[in-house]
Amino acid sequence: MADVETARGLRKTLHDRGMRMTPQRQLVLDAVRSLEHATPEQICQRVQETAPTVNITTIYRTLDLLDRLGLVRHTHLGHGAPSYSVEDHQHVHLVCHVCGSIQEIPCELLDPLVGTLRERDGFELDASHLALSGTCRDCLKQEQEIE
Amino acid sequence: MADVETARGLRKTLHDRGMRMTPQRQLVLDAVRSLEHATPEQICQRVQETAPTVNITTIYRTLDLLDRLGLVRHTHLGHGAPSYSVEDHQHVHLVCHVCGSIQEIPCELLDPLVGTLRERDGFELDASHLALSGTCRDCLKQEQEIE
DNA sequence: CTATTTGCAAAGCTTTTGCTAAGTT
DNA sequence: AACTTAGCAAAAGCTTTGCAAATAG
Repeated sequence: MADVETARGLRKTLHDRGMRMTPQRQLVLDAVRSLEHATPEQICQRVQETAPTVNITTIYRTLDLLDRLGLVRHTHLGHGAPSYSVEDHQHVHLVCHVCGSIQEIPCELLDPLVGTLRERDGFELDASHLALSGTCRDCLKQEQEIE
Repeated sequence: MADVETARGLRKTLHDRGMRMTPQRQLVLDAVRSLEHATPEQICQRVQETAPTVNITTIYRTLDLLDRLGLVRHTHLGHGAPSYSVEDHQHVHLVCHVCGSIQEIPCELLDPLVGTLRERDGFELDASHLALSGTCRDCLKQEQEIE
């Protein structure tokens, strides 16, 4: 895995691919790092606090780039805009498909699964940004009452 | 869990909530059942083969309803429109966040996790429509080559 | 000088909302 | 009559595209 954690590492990684490190890219990355689970819209607002002329198009392009480099991840929590966060923000989301509520659990709970997929499929599961869908405790209870 | 598998069961479930079974709802459900992993757009096209005047608004409203009843599930495979399928279409998707490729694995692999979440959080994980994000074998190999 | 990146405006696609008409109980 | 549902049109929300100007190597 290319070193991409440090500013210098990122610069080199980009350079190896014929790309450049720019102020905009640094600002977007900083914003994602500090916000945790932010939509492109929210990230744009944060970046514009420092550099008001940065366009949301650049936010989208940069998020896509950083995602492909593995520096950030996006998750679809329910419908609507996806939510971006940095790679090391460690937890898993339980999304209730009935009420839309979201709770977080430690991602260590997925360690067994990560191992299984690595051996079976050569697939490196990113357990740090998962949205798992199901029914939450409250909605299960309500279903029983209607029945 | 309310019986919702049969046409009669669905009718009753709806009735208990002050709702009705309609031809449109039946058609949408049939379409989702036969298509497997279809977008609202595709479902609409299928429904319109039988009933050309059904509006896509109705598709959206019905999918949302069926989702809340637990009859269908939606998954976000990458960006763009979500993909709907019936509850019993059993497999899990591994989505590569680098190249976007998708592979399927049997959902039994998640049984241990389902048990853990049920005990720990009272959360009933729906393991039949999951999209797990990570890096696929090919993209892992390519990363190593660039390095 | 060449290639990459940005900002801007416009277009594109998906989804939701407001409202009226139609259908059920 | 009261209430749910459907269709339609318009609006809203999110994302991408095309292109010229700016910037970096």
